[in-house]
Amino acid sequence: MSEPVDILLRRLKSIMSLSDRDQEIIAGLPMEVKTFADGTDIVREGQRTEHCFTVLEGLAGSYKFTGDGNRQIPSLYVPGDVPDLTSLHLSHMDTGYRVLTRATLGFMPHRAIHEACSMSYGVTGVLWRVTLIDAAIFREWLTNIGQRSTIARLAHIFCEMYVRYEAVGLVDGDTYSLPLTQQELGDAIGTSTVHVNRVVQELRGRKLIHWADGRLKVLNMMDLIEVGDFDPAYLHLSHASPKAVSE
Amino acid sequence: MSEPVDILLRRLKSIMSLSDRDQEIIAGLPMEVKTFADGTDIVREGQRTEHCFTVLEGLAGSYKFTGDGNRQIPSLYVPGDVPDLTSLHLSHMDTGYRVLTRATLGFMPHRAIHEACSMSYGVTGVLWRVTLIDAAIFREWLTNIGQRSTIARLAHIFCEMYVRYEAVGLVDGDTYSLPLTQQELGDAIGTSTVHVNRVVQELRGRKLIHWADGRLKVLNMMDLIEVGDFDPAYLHLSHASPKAVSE
DNA sequence: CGTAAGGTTGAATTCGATCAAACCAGGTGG
DNA sequence: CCACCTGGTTTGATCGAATTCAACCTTACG
Repeated sequence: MSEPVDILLRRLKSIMSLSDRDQEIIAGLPMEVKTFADGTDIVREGQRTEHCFTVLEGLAGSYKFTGDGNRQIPSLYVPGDVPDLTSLHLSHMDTGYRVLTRATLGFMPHRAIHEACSMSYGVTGVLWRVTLIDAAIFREWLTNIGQRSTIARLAHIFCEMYVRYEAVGLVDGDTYSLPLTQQELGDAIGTSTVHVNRVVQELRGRKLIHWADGRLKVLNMMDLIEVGDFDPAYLHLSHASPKAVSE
Repeated sequence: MSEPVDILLRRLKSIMSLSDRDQEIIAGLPMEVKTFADGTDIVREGQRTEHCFTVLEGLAGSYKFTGDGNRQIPSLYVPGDVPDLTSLHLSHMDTGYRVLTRATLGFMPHRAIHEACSMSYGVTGVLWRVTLIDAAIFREWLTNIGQRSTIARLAHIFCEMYVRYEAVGLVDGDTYSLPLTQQELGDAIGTSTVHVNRVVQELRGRKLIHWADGRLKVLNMMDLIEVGDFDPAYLHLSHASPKAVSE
């Protein structure tokens, strides 16, 4: 019997062991489930909000625009993630959130989450930890964009998404869902669409990945990790992920 | 009568109003004060730690190395900041921390911080908020590095440091301490040292800044903000900072 | 003094952005 | 059923920005 909250619990358990009581508290959070069309804005920059949402199905992302209209996508969110947990303690959003596919989200009122936190320091801990892992991913992306070549950036992000999907059980035969346009991918790694296209072709040419119809298949994990200079430590999964980690 | 913990309190109050009781709890945290020579490593990547530290004097930074030896400095920390608060909930560090000048730091045991948090959800809230603001700064830097021109990146970081120093009362006559080498600055904004040098000269040539002897003076804040596409909202200061914000 | 660290400058080269256009598949409507 | 449109991908040519490499300068310091 699968409840919407299950995917969230699966994610939380992937980063920390939870007591039965804490799991019950979290499972008891009221959650309103809604489905959105591809490209719908969930929260806009500058907005205030009374809920946090978790991704149940599909892919979401945050975004920021610069003064001259460029867009950065600082992060992507897979099922089980809680993108705007930050709104729990920061009054206005410094970034917007939107779904990058048709997606189903679960909304939980701030009030209920605060109550759950004050009932258990363990619940506080795991949610805090979620936000800290988000920050760790930002640091890694900063390093990725700031220091690595474009091909390494791409390989790195493909590895990361693999491990994150795997942590919630959504990798099937080395394949996972990656329904991004090359434009969006470019906005995520700080390069132009045209250049993304060429470098993706390079990765395909080297037989490292197969990417079509919004699904990415890793053909050679060892080499992809090597090219992407990838080490999953920054994802802070409690049990290191099987495939990607074994060296 | 000035205690070491005062600067921390000043910082916390700049982002959230604190009840008297919460201030007392924080002021009561045991803090061991130590001074370090320029360039000392405080925590290394992969390490575990039993303390968090706050910067009392000087400048600290985090750093990550890529496989081929490039360094990224994902963040800088001014007095009042608590760089490794993340260690409270993540077992190993995914980044190193080092002081970039001679610096004085205050170390607080995790145990004591956890105790303070479980005594008051307000204390939990403000510390959590500190980590969320760190994350917000990462997002902004990501946007900065990913989307803005080099001159904008530099102007942006100069603005940010101004506002952050000002929030803890350390700006004096539009001047603040910025004892970075151009190399370090390059590692922070993802460009080469040589290019940093040329772009700094461009900013000097435009009479926007004066930077010498480790101190940066803003000569024309309006234009610097304009060039840097800077908006301090992401710093989430509770009372918007006077100078930088007035448009 | 001599050395080291940081800053500055020039020239050559490479990488990636930009511009422009073609291509391709799926969906729509006449 | 075909023509058209749209969103996304692919390709080529050109241009500019930033890296690299190397040298030189200044200052602080033992």
